[in-house]
Amino acid sequence: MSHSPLYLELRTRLLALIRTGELPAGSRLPAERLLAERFETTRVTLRQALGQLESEGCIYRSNRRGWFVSPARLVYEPVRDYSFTRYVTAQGRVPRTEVLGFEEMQAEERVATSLSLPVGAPVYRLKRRRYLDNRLVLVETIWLNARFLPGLEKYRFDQSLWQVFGEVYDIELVHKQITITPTALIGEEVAALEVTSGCPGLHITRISKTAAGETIEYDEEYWLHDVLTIALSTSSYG
Amino acid sequence: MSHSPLYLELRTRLLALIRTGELPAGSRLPAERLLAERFETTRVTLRQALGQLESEGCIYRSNRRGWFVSPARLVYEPVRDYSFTRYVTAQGRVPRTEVLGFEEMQAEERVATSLSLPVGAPVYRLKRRRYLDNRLVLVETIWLNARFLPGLEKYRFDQSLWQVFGEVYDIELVHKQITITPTALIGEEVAALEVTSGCPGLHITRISKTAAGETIEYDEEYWLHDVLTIALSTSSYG
DNA sequence: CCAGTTTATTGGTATAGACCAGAAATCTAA
DNA sequence: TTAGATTTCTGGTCTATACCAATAAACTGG
Repeated sequence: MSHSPLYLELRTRLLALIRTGELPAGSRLPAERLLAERFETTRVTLRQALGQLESEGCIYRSNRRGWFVSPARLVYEPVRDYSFTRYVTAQGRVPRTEVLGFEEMQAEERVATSLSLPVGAPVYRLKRRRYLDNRLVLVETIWLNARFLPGLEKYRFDQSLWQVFGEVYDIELVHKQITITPTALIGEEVAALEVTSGCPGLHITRISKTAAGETIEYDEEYWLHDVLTIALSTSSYG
Repeated sequence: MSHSPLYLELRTRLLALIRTGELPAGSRLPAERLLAERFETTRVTLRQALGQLESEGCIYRSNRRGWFVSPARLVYEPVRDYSFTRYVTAQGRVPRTEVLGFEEMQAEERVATSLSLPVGAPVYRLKRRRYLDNRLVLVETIWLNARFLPGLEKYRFDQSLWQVFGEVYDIELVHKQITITPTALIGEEVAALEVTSGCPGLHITRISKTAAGETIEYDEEYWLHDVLTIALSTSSYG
């Protein structure tokens, strides 16, 4: 029986502090140097334990401000949920949306393919960041087929897009193709989410179509990995 | 403009070796000490770069044997796919299943709840490991409502369970409730998957029912995170 | 030729210390 | 009182080194 490595012991002791409520959800952990001293180890080893808990989704870091205890995960049902604001509110949490940019442009290849358009076709691009209980958890880029949404720039984008589709354009999106890939956040997304490079994340893409099969929306989302649990409930008859 | 940290530069250089085909999918990376020397840095910093690529799912490690380039991700469609063997084969990959144990037992609380049974009801428990192109990628525990599957112990478990359900018991599972949670692998799962603790993973649970609403199966799967992309294609009218 | 033992190699864990850069708190002068 | 400068605190990055444990390769005796 080989004994457990020190950093896993530290992980267990830290987790105990969280489970007992000594460090409640959302609270800040003591400084790394303090913890290292208290546990009689070095910062390097302590950080290994912290990284472990981060990977598990128990704690997260806010850029140079410290480590925090992760709150309960949000349940996301991609098949059913279409409004971030709505399903966040329904779970007793507080959503917030920040618009980073909106512009009309020409579809590049990847976007064109996803929207079933020729390269260079007119599309809108909307970039947003979303907060959960004031924590930045998601950055998304949405490309829209401009042909179906004339004058879209007149509307507000800090609320549900799908609501605008329905109320203004009488468009209902009933078909979705979704992919979910666990990965690490790098580059642009790191900057937008204000996290450290390599932070574990989820890459979710969504293509949405009308009942007639017209592709309206292509969405790319990058989530912090500890925020979500994905739930699906399906029936298949074949 | 602040310059990029060294470990991210190393990450980029390593990634270049992979992208150019100098290190093809499945191949082993040079030893850490060699790479550290070649890049004129220390093992500590080099390992930071390797950890980065591991989080992204570009490379993986095999216990004390070295680092390897991750092959392309497997596409898993939980709504449609029911046989690991089948969807792996369909994607031109080679599946393998290893049975770790099968026994009849009494349902503990979590299992009982999931199977809509009283605590202590008779259930079967099946533990399996699954390989993708000879790489161990998944460990699963399946609990089954014994009442619907008398004499199940007589059958082979290294193939599709659902096939047995259909052919022997005339049971077709059409309703599924699935949850997907990105996390890190620890404890039991680490041992079963022969990885290092804290290795990023996916926790997938599935509850399957017949058309009549009888809950037959409760499944808990732990996947290595770099193996999968999850795909969903849904239509909702309402 | 083979099975068992030894050795070398590899990643895994851990220490000790240094400096940097961003964020927050404090201080200071208008 | 407040806007701006300064200091302090925090995590982020990096070096250099050491030893451990599992694996794989080499060796050795039957």
